[in-house]
Amino acid sequence: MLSITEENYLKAIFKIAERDQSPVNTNAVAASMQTTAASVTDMIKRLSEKELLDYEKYKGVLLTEEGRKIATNLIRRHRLWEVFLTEKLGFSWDEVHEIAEELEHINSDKLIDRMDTFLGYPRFDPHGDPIPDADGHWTRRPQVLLGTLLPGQLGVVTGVDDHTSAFLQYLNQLGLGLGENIEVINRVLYDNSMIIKLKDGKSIAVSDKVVQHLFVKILA
Amino acid sequence: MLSITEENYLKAIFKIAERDQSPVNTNAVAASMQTTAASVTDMIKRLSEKELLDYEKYKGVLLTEEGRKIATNLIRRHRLWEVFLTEKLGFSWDEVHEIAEELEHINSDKLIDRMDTFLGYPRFDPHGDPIPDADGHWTRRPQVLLGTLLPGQLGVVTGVDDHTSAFLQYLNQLGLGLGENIEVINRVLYDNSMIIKLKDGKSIAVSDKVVQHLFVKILA
DNA sequence: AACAAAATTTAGACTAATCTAAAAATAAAA
DNA sequence: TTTTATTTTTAGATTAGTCTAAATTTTGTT
Repeated sequence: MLSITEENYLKAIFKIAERDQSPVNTNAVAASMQTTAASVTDMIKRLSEKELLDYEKYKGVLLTEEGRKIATNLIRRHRLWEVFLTEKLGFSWDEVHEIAEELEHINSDKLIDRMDTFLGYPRFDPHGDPIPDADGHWTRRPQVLLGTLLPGQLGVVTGVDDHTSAFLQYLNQLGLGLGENIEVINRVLYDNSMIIKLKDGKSIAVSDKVVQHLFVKILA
Repeated sequence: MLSITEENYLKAIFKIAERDQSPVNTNAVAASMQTTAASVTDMIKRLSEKELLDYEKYKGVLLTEEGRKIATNLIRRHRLWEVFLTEKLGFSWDEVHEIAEELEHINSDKLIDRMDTFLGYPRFDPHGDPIPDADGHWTRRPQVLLGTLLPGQLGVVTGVDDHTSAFLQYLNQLGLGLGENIEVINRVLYDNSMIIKLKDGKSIAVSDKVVQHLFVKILA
């Protein structure tokens, strides 16, 4: 049985390993967990002791098969809860992260598998992130950053690369939710922003920062 | 912000005060929390410090208004989650307690109020226990132990006084779920058991222990 | 290769929650 | 009303998770 803190470390290490290189270094974990390198070293030792991490002094850590399994399950729980909160309880995508962060630690596979069934086996969460199935398998789909599209190209919004509520709320304002169809009109050289047309026919300008954090699937 | 442990102490003290006398003594809390009297004294001091308990050395504890509010809210959360688990996820009444015991500590009033709405504002949980509303008000209803009924009387099962899964599973076997209509045929003097008729016409014998732990509403 | 900078680990201390064992206070009984 | 039994509290230790500061190792740069 793992503590909530131990679970959070595994999840953090999993996400860093996915994003950056592997092995994962101590400082990266410290930054992600908002704690000190000394605390991370302590915890890494404890988790290695439990054979959830492969650890060699000064060399960083790798998740073991078991560690990866636990981290994957945590992500599954987190994202299924997010679907529940939005689909069933009417929360918006910028409100669900914190609550799911608590709910993911409720320890019952039966609960989460029934939730999966109840929700109709969703393969993506409200931010477009994939939800691993009960066996830990991920659904992949093609998507690129909006910033890579050229004028004239059509796309549909499939995800975000920044999960802060500030960004999500801003997207709400712009009318850029998941599934929104867009067409790139042109790129403004001055500030690297982009002019895109939404399905309601309106054209809007989106900043460079936004186009670097919004995923779309290219339609044409 | 309270720890899960602190919340559990408040809930335990609330339940003991409701069941037994008040002020609540240290040993009663220790037994209910499955810990030692020494640990209870420590925690009582901490909770008094936070003005959630009124405490006088050697004299036991009372909940303050704020303490009672928190305990009531925890019970509300617990029971609403139990309704969710049975009604929406298909759990049976003997499986939900442990999971709800974890879920009740998820700290979001918005979550629980939306859950209340989603479930249609249920006033009783799957065991027949009342669910306080958002303002902390309880629904009362008349019910007595099955053991108090006399031959010929009709009743409907409304609750249990023993929440162990062993008891609940046994009731499942007997066909004695909430809402079940029964008629008392007679009382067996030999072992104090009771013969009752169910709505399917079958008569069954229920032990003294069962009739002392099952609540019914008298119909006639 | 030598030195400086960065990253990591160790050492030692702190808090929350727990425990056992002993002391103190209260309640019950002779 | 003493004595005994029970309940409660204190004292001191333990564990998980954290911290700061110092020591060590690795990496990067002349």
